[in-house]
This record gives sequence, structure tokens and C-alpha cells, in this order.
Amino acid sequence: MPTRATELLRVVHARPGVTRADAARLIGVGTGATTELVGRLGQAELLAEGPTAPSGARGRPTTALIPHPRGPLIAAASITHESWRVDVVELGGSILATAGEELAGRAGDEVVAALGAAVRRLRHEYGDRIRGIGIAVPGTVSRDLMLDASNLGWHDVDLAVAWPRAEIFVAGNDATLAASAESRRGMAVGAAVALHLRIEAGLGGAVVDGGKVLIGALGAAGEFGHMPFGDPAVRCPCGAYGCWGTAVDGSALARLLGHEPPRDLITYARRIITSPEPEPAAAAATVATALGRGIAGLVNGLDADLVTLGGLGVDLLAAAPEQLLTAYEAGLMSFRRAAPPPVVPALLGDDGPIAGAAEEAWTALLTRLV
Amino acid sequence: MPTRATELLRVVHARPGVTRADAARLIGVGTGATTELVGRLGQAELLAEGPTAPSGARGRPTTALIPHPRGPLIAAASITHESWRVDVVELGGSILATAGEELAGRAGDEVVAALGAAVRRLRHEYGDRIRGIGIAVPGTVSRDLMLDASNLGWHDVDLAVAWPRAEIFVAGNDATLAASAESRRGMAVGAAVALHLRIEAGLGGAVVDGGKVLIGALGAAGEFGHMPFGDPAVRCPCGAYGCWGTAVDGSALARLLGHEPPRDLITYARRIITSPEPEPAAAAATVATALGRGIAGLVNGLDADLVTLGGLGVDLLAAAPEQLLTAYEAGLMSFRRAAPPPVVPALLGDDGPIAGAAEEAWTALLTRLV
DNA sequence: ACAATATGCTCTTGATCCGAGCAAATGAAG
DNA sequence: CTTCATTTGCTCGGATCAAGAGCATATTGT
Repeated sequence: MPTRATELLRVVHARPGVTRADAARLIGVGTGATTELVGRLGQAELLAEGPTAPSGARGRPTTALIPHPRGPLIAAASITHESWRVDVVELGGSILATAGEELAGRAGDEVVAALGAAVRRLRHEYGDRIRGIGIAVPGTVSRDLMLDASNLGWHDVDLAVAWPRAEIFVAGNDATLAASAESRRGMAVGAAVALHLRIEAGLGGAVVDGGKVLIGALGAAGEFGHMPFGDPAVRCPCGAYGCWGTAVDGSALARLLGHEPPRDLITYARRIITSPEPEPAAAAATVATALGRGIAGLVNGLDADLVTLGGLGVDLLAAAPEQLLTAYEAGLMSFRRAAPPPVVPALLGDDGPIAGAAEEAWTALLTRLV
Repeated sequence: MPTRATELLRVVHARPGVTRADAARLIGVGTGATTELVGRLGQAELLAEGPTAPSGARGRPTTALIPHPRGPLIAAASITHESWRVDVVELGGSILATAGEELAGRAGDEVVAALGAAVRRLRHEYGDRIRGIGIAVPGTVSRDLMLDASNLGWHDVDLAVAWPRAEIFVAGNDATLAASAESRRGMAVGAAVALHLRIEAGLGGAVVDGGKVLIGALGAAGEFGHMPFGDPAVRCPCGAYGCWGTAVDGSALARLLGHEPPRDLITYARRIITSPEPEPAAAAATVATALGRGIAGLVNGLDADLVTLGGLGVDLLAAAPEQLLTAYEAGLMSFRRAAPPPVVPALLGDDGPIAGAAEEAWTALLTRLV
């Protein structure tokens, strides 16, 4: 078991503003130990106590546990296909400051350098309070923090430049981190096994089991787009045939409509999916069916109890809910059909990846604060 | 963090006979704390010290930590499609006694009753040393310990009868438990993410992430046979279409060869797979290809670094290794092809499920022994 | 016999946490 | 306004656990 102090910090992070008495009950300590704990964490400038709204019940009023005004902070960053952003996040997930700009077609190294400059400015402003950084990227990150984002044409981009020798440096795929955020502050709070799927240029996702994101042996788990749920005759850029991704992303829509694959697959796909014309709508319906069928297969195999959709998945669900859900239920094992795990849009939307970066970095930091 | 005593017991369970000095280094305590720990656990009749083979190196010789001769035990049971068995297992995994017999076509309730009688006899012999039971079954187990094994025609069989009101009662699917055993005492020791696949009457398996088996929201994870990697025209008994299981189990062989589906699919399939005739061999090769392709999809999605095969998967790998591995590598994402995660037979073979039952029950027990 | 090396034991110190008893702050009832 | 019930917070004594220093023990090598 982690120490009580860490447990208390985790509770306050998960539920900022929790009352002191509630927190004590949640971690199962008496009032004596609570006094000692809160005092110690207050001395360490980690927690502070604030007023509570009157509860109306009898009894001595309690206080709310909130982040200390001089407490530690985390820098959370996100790079998408069109912009980058850095937030300064305190215990509990509130954002104190933010910076960012459009990519404007710049190379990966330049973007990371610009992001690093923003981090330096924020560190100058907040000093040593900023203890680490988490970064969400639209690609894969190796153990030594080299980024590959084939969609952006970036290869071997050194993320460490954003904050060299940071004590805490967490980087991950945007879909993976969005899944993490969704499981802690989104729709998947309380789900035993949550599956998050995110369609952007490709199809990615992650499984969260008991609050822990499955990261894979190489940090490359969640590449569900490369499971062979699709047409075995279609070759995927990854080299394999029949990849699910080729049946649900923008390239599938272009193929169905006889279009040339456009440069910006995401914008193109969103336009097609939301188009009122019958031909694009039919293509979107076909793709929604392929998505539903694959989701069912994943739910069968992984026994998820909730599926959240991000990116274009949200648009597909909105545009062709019937086709998607019919294919989904038809693909479930019969014993699951009585109560199919819900398939819903992710609550955090486009903020999922950066929120997940903040969560993972905070999780890493919380194990070090005593 | 668990208490040091629990950590020490876990180390000794994972590596029985580990030297006292090595164990201390593994859990990171000094010699002083070790003296106190080993003394306390010896007093509690959990650990004993034995002689070590001379190391040849200088220095004061150390002792080996072994299970106490009057220490706690676990009953581990397994029900297969043809027999049942109970073992008495001590800390570290050694088997002290065993009992079992053929099913001989008996009903589920009778089999569980016979198993329960064997457990009672063993408890009479070993007394309160036997602290709990783990059972591996060829089917699904609900939270209230009701077993469904459609292959045996068993439904709503009450497993609790095997040991009513046992303090520790762990039951699970044979493939899931075999995966657990394989990750702790088999080929998958040290694997970050191990995928175990087991073909018997159907195709099941499990993922072990960092030593923890993914159990799913309903305890039904690992039903990879119902992911739609197969022919979308083939209907699965589960109600969906294109299930992978229908492309790799005995029914696939029967369909390819134009046979009536036989009653005992496992024996039938093993005969076909090992047949020297060209027609059965071609069918086996087709099935091996479908197996390899699906494994690649799972490795892509889950980022496993090792795949172990059990049941008929071992026979398929032996009969058509080239077809299986070619399809496997062709289905991998290109960046994985430089070093494809190995696909190997499980080390524990048919003992995997019962060994896994012992492991899971011991894991549950270790958290209670202080 | 003596040095070098590795390991085990004792004792002190400190951190953490629990629980009993008492104090404080509120709402409800008169 | 007073008193009681209720809930929460604080102080203090005691128990448990673990780290580390210093010394003791058991072996190999010279």
C-alpha cells in the first residue's frame, strides 16, 4: 500500500475540494491521523484548506482540501496535426496558464523547440513549482523520447528538447492519453475496463483496465487500426492486408467515393461524414458499419464494459448511429446482447490528449511527493 | 506498497529456495530488518531456512528460504473435457499430493461433488494447513461461482460445492489461468505483455500485462475466438459472423474437409492436424494460416512481446510452422517485422490451467498472510 | 594464523499510525 | 437564549515497522 500521505494526495487530485472529513473516511484513517497528515502536507506546501459551503447538517463544519497556492505544478502539452499547446496544471487538474500556436507547416524539431521555449517561459514565471512535463503526440514515442508521426511526416523528433533533463517526463500517444483522461475525469470514471477509440488520420485507441492504461511492451499498444477486421484485399500503408483502419478512416471514404486520397484526411473525412448529400452519407454509413463491427470484436475479446469514441468516431456516431450500433450489437457474443456495453462519445473531446498528459505526469509526480 | 513481510513471501513463492541474502537484496532491506523479518515469518510457520549448496565464494554462507513444513497450503483443481484433478500446493508451487479421475461422461454437478469429496479427504489429511482453493474450468465462471461449459453441455453448475464457504475461492477459465501460470513459471516469465492462446473446443486466451492477467469487466476477457478475423460468411454458434474461432478450431477443419462436425472436436482436430495425408495436411495449413494472421492482429493491437500457444495451437505450430509464421509476419505492422515477438508453445502444456489455479489462489492467500 | 569477504545479529533512532479522551462548532428543540 | 445532539478536530500515549551503525560470525584465500 502506498503511504497515507500519498493516498490523501491522490484522493484530493481525483476529487479536488473534497472535504477533509470525507477524505479521511475514503482512505480509512481516524481524525487523529488526519490532523497529523493534513498538517504535514500543509507544512510541505502540498495541500491547503479552504472554506466549504454550509452543508445544512448538524455538527462541526469541516474544511475543503485544495491545492496549496505555492504547491507543485505540472506542464501538460499536446501536439495535434494542426497546433501545439502547453498548460500549467495544478493538483486536481485545474489549468493555471496556457500557451500555444498553430503548426503552420513547420518541421517537428522546430515545433518541439517552440514548445520548449514556451515551457521555459512558464518555468520562469512559476519557478520550481513546475516539477515535470507530460506530452501527448499524434504518433508513437520510443523509450528514449523520440517521436515518429508519419501523419505529419515527422521522424525521429527528439521530444526531450522540450525540457532537457526534466525530473518527470512522460510522453505518449494522443489516443492512449485521451483514454487515460477519459477514465479519470470523463465518461469512463468507474468503468472496470474502458475501451477508447479515436479516429483521426488513422484509428488508434487504448484499453484502461482498473484505471491503468495498457501501454504495451513497446509503448505501442492500442493500434487497433491494424487488426485485420477489414477487407483482406485492401493493403494498408503498414504493410499488412485487411487492416481495420483502412475500412474506417478518411482513406476508406475516399475509396468508397472514388476520390483521390486528399492531403488532409481529417478535414476531408469530417466534411464527408457531415455532408447531407446521399452519396457521402452512404459512404459514412458503410464506414460506421465497419466501425461498429470491429468495436464488437474488441468488446468480445477484451470484455470492456464501456466504449468511448473520440475524433471522427464522434462524427460517425452522430451521422449514422443506427448503422453503427446495429453492426455493433450484431457482432457481440450472444450473452452480451442483453446488456451491450454502451458506445458513447468521449466527454473531454479534443482536450482528451492534453488532459491525459497532465494526468499521467501528475500520477508520476504523486508517487514522488511524500 | 505491500508490507515487507508480504514482499518477502512473494519473492520466496516466485523463487523457492532463494538465498536469504539474495531475497533481502531483492526487496531492498538491510540485514537487520531481514533478521527481524525471517524470524517473525519463521515463528508464524510460514518460512523455514534450509542449507545451501556451497557457493565457492568467500564470505559467511547464507541459508535458503523454503516453505515451512507446517506452512499453509492451497488446493488447486482443474476440470478438463475428459478428467478432473486436485493438487495440494505449497509456497513456491511444489505439489505435495494429488487426486483425480476421468469424467466418464458424468454431469457437472456430480463431477464437482466428486472433486469436493477429494478436497475434503485432502483437508482431513492436511488439516487447516489448506487455506483455500483455485479451480480451472473449460468454460466461463460468473461472480457467484456458477460454471457454464457449453462444450461439456454443463450449465449453471455450482462450483462452490467443491468447498462451501472457503476463505479463499478462486475460479477461472482454463485459458486465462494457463496464461497466468505461463507468465509466472513458464515461457512468459519476464515478458512485459504476454499473449497466451489456447485452442481446444474453441479458441480462448488471455493477456498478461506486467504479471497481471486481464480479467475483463465480467471475467470474460480473452474470448479472442470471437473477434471477426474470419470469413464474414461463416456464422458462429455465438450468434455473430466471421468469428476467428470458426476459422481455426476443429469445426474449421471439418468444414474444409467436408466432414460432419464430430462430437469430440478436440480429438478429431488433433487427428487431422497430425495426419500425414495431403488433404488433412492442407486443411491444417489453411487453419494455421488463419491462426497466424489473427495472432499478428492481436500483437499489433495489444503490443505483446511474446505469444505462447496451448492446446491444439501447439499441434498446429508443429504441423505447419511455415504457414503459421509466414502469415504471422505478413500480418505484423512493418515496424515490428525487424523483431517479431516470438510465437512459441507454452512450457507448462496441459498442466497450465491447474498451475494457474494454484498461482491465483496463492496470490490471493499471500495478501492475507502477514 | 591472518586477511579478505560476505553475511547475521543487536540496539538505537525515527517515522507512521491508531485509538481514547477531550475540545470545538454547528443545527435543532425548547 | 439555553441546552442537547451531532459531527468534526486536536492532543497524547502506545504500538509497529523499518533503517542504519557497529559488532559478531563463518567461510575462502594466502
